[in-house]
This record gives sequence, structure tokens and C-alpha cells, in this order.
Amino acid sequence: MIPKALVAASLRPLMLSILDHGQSYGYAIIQRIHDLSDGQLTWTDGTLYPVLHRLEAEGLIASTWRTSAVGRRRKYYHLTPAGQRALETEKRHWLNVHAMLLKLWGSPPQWAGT
Amino acid sequence: MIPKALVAASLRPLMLSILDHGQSYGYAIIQRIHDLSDGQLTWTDGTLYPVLHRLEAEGLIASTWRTSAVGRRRKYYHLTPAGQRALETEKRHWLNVHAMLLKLWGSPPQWAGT
DNA sequence: AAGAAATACCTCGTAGGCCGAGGTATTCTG
DNA sequence: CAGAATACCTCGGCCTACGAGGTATTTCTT
Repeated sequence: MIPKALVAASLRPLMLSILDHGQSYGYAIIQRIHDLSDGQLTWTDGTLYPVLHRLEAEGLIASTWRTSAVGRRRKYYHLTPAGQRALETEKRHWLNVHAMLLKLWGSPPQWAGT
Repeated sequence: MIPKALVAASLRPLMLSILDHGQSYGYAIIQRIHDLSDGQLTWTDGTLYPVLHRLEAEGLIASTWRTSAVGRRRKYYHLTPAGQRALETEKRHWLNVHAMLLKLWGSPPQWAGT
């Protein structure tokens, strides 16, 4: 199971990145995450909806209710321009930290006698 | 400034990775993080010490007080075998999530009319 | 056609953890 | 000797993931 803190840190970047590929709605996003991670990462709706609402309140995403002729009503979310910019920032931050880890993992640790 | 959640998520992997390169102590670790990130990431000691204590309580690191002939007393931490294994696990989790992001960032988003 | 299951949305409370603020002691500097 | 820097520690407030609990509609099963 992926640690809580890492789940928390990846929530926003993953969400924004998914919506960057086109609008989607709650349940479908949960599915997408599950697939992308090969079942390693599972979001519950108790996690998802508060995040969607928070991102919407921040103006990074926007929503429209849609009811297809057949099927059930869904709330579709899509990125706003501010959301696009936020995604770029999130990317930068993530890659920053990733670079730090790579530096540490790249050169082998010091052992006694070396 | 790197978002709080991302700082939180990278705390343990960074800490374990740093100590994997050899023993160190609080203030030096803070310096190391600052350098590694080119000043992007700064830990405060109010963040650092609780983490060190928690990791020690979990048996992932161990400490020894040391007072050099000249200079001040420092508490040196080093990885335990369990810490080594924990580092590998943290690495796996991180790379898992990183792979998800790369998948989303790799293929370009869908635009209208395509 | 009724009951169960799945889809789709929402909210609240708990619990866990970062980190600013505040504290002590020692060593170095001007 | 005063002030800064080094080096450690703790407490409390604030934020947030997510389990549990809730509503409504559609689809599947018998």
C-alpha cells in the first residue's frame, strides 16, 4: 500500500494531469487512477470529491452537470486556464524533488573500507 | 515554494536516502537537503527532529551521541538493516507514482478537433 | 416485477503529521 | 562579554485523507 503522505502529494498533480487529457467525472477518474497504477493506487470517493471541490473552489477546474439521453447524471470536470498553469507548477515541483532523489540514488552509498 | 504535501511525502525517502550514504546529524541533514535542492527545499528543525525520533522509534535508524575533542555534542544517526529495507520500499512506492505521472505527461493531451 | 447490485454523487469526524514558535545549552566571533 | 551561530528538543494549531454513513438513479438477476 502506497503511504498516505505520497498519496496526498500526488493527488493534485494526478488529478490535474488526468483532466488535462480531457474532461471526466468522479467515478471515471477513480477507475483511471486504478488502471494507471496497475492496481497499486486506489482512491476512494471520500478522498476524491473533497479534492474536486477544493480544486473547483480554487478555480483550477470547472464543472458541468450532464445527463445523457440514456444513462445517469454525471458531473464533468475540466481544466481552466489557471488549472493549466497550476499543472505546470506542480510538474516543476515534482520533478525538483524527483531530481533530488535521483541524485541520492544515482551515486552508490559509501561503504566501510572504500 | 514546494507544496506542503510534497514535502511531507519526500521526507522519509529523502531522510533514509541521505543516511544511506553514511551517518549524519540534524543540522547537517538540513544543510544537505538545502544543497541537494539548490535552495528549493528547506527543512526546519521543528520538522526534522520529530521525523528522526519517529524513524528511530520504528527501528529504521539508530543514534549515538558523539562529542569530538573540540566542537559540540551531536547526535549521529545511521540506517539499520530494517531501514535499508524500508528505503527500498519507499523507492518502489515513489517510482510507482512517478511512473503514473510520466504516463500522463508522456502522451500529449487530447485537443478539440483531433 | 421486485430485490440486489452497481453507478454516481455528497458530507462528517477522526486521526495523523508538518512546522512555527518557544525553549535550553554550548561554542565561536568581534 | 555580548551576540550570533550551532545543536538539540517540544508543544499546539491547522490541514487533510478517508472510513463510515447517506441519497438517488439505473442496471442486472431471478
